[in-house]
Amino acid sequence: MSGAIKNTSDLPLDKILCGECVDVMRSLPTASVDCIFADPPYNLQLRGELRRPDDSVVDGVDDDWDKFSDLETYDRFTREWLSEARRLLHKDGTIWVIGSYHNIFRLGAILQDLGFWILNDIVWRKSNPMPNFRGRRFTNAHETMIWAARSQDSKYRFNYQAMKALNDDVQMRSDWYLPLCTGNERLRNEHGLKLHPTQKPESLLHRVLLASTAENDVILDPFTGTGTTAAMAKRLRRHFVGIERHPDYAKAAAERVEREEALPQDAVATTPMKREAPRVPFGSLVERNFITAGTVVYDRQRRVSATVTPDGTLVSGTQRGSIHKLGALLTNAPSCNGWTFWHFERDDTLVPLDALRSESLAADAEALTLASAEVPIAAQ
Amino acid sequence: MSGAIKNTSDLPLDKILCGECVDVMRSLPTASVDCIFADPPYNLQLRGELRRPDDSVVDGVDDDWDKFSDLETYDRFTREWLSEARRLLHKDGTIWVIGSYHNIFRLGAILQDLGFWILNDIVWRKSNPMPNFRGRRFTNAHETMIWAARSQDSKYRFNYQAMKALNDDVQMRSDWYLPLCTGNERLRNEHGLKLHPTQKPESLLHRVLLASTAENDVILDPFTGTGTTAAMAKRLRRHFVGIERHPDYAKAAAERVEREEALPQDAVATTPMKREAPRVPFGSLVERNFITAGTVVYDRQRRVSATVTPDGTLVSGTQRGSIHKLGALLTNAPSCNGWTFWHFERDDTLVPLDALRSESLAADAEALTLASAEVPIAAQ
DNA sequence: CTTTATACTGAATCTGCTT
DNA sequence: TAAGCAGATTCAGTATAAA
Repeated sequence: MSGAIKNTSDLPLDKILCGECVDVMRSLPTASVDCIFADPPYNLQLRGELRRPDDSVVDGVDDDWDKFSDLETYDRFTREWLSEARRLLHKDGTIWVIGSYHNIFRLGAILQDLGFWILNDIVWRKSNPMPNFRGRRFTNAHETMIWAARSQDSKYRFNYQAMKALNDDVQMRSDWYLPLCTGNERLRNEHGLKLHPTQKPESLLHRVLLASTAENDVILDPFTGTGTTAAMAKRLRRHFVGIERHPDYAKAAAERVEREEALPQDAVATTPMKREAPRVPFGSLVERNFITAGTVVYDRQRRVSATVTPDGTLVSGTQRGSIHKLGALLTNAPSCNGWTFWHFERDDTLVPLDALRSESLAADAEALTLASAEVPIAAQ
Repeated sequence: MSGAIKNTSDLPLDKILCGECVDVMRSLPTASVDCIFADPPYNLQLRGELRRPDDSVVDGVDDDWDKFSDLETYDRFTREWLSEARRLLHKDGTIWVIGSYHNIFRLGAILQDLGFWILNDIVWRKSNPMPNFRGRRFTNAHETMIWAARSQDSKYRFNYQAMKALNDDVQMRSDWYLPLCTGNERLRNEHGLKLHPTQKPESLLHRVLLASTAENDVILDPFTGTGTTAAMAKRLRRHFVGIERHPDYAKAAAERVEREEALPQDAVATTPMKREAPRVPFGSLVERNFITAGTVVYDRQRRVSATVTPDGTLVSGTQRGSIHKLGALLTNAPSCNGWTFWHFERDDTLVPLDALRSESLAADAEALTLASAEVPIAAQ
């Protein structure tokens, strides 16, 4: 990510490291990763059997004190790995954690306690959840992800345009409807049984990575499991660091990543963010004669007008300023995007200045293409 | 509720009590209510004013009651009222709390700490949420409710059949799709402005009470506001105890309850809900790998072509857009149905994208069938 | 009366670079 | 570090006005 100080050089990139999550994290350099996706143990309390984060079974003592102590154990474990996670994230990095009602409230509260800044909670609505077969509750048809920046002032990445494009050109909402991981996507053992109980669907990670990372970014997954995060990172031409304590899972994940193919570079490009497009000063359009000095420009309703001057400012009566400033001034607004506010006449219709900007960028791209087509000859 | 010892005789039934929530709760008898619905302050921590792209100002929640100096203060407040809530619930009672990502993790963790037993987290998906105006996050399109029993061994009430009937005879899921409270339902002051910034929709409380209470049950609402809980309790022939700190709100809520009519006793509310028709964004087919990024697509006559990108847009030369937009662009048409316009190669023939849409819907239906068929095995 | 255009609104932690 | 300023940014709905 631009500007931020990163420490990737010492990272073991694109590997699944086998070991205890916190131990391995302690061995990695500070401020070295762009994004973290974590699918920690859920502390599920099913069939009377209580499991600690280390998978050991808690004695079935059914009193309040024991439940309390178990929550404490889970909290301590959570605070440990989340503290390390925060150290590994660089200042503009973000983290995703996923959980169910069993553990997500512990995760969220501790994230906040540690200084993470929650950006969204995302609901993964399952298209094919397991029904509630005792009929004693609502069908538990979703899981929750928390997306948080390292701190309140992080300049985090959010690929807004890509998410909007992914959702038929309306803003992507906080509720995502995706199927469970089933069929061929599900890793199975030699008996055809699922290898891992909670393998996440590739579609989920695809969207997570597309939303919050850039090409070549480094994503850490402290609970790699079957390696969905790593595989999607490779597919989308990102880098990953995976940690998995169970050797069988670590092996399966590594083999899966091996099988995964990276998409061709030109296929991972998504709709660019406008902010990242090259900045075009309006004055340069006048210089390059995309619009002539003296042209009269109007707002869409032709309520106000102004004249273009050779240095790219607009003049209206005694008032003068940039396209943005004069627009704000004439409408008594605190601010104004002059590119979309001002229009000029072309073929009897009003065209926004923004069209000229697009045309100039297209012309530049065209020129670039022509130039690079010539490169092989020139370079040889 | 059957069997449980209740103490309703000393309760001030069907009244809105004006006073501080915890103070009033302390004056009520132990184990006296069947159900609690609580909509506490969210502690939103809004900073500056927010403007829409048209420069209008968003009327946010800037009331003093939503301001807490820090998380610790909010936690202390939460622990206080939840402790009283637990005392007031009889042993088989349940509680609902609603919140957003700002406070729901604090609420959930403290509920668990106090010994409540979480039954479900319910996602209220808003059909018409406020968009994200700066394009810096996902549209915050939901709020979360936690439904919890007083303790793990509570014999709580869940009206399974009523919920199933309400949902076209399939189990009610944990994600509910309901509109905001607007129009005539919204209480307004003499200037026509909203009386309360966070009035909840009646449909939400209707479902909550129908799911978890019986006729003549007593429901406590410690943060009554405009009295949606009380009004729905009266409509559904339940009893309520409301607590509200602000005299204006307490008065408005009491008047609202007065206007509300109880349904006739034999009117069993099982209004069938329409199920949502699944909309398939093209991007989701890329995510789910029904079609791969990098695939080249053509019109039927192969006159134009484009490449699929990971966010579901198509790229052709320097032009990029949704399947619909790019189809229109390349054919100079005002609009275009990209689903039928674009084709990809499969077995040497051109297949329209629409086929993939059908296939994804069929796959979802298939997975649904398999999932429910597998349940007995998974349950073992 | 019908249709179309315009205005308004909702629990929101809502910018980022340069000087 | 604070100020200045370029410029990016909205969906579903209801209510009212205009045609």
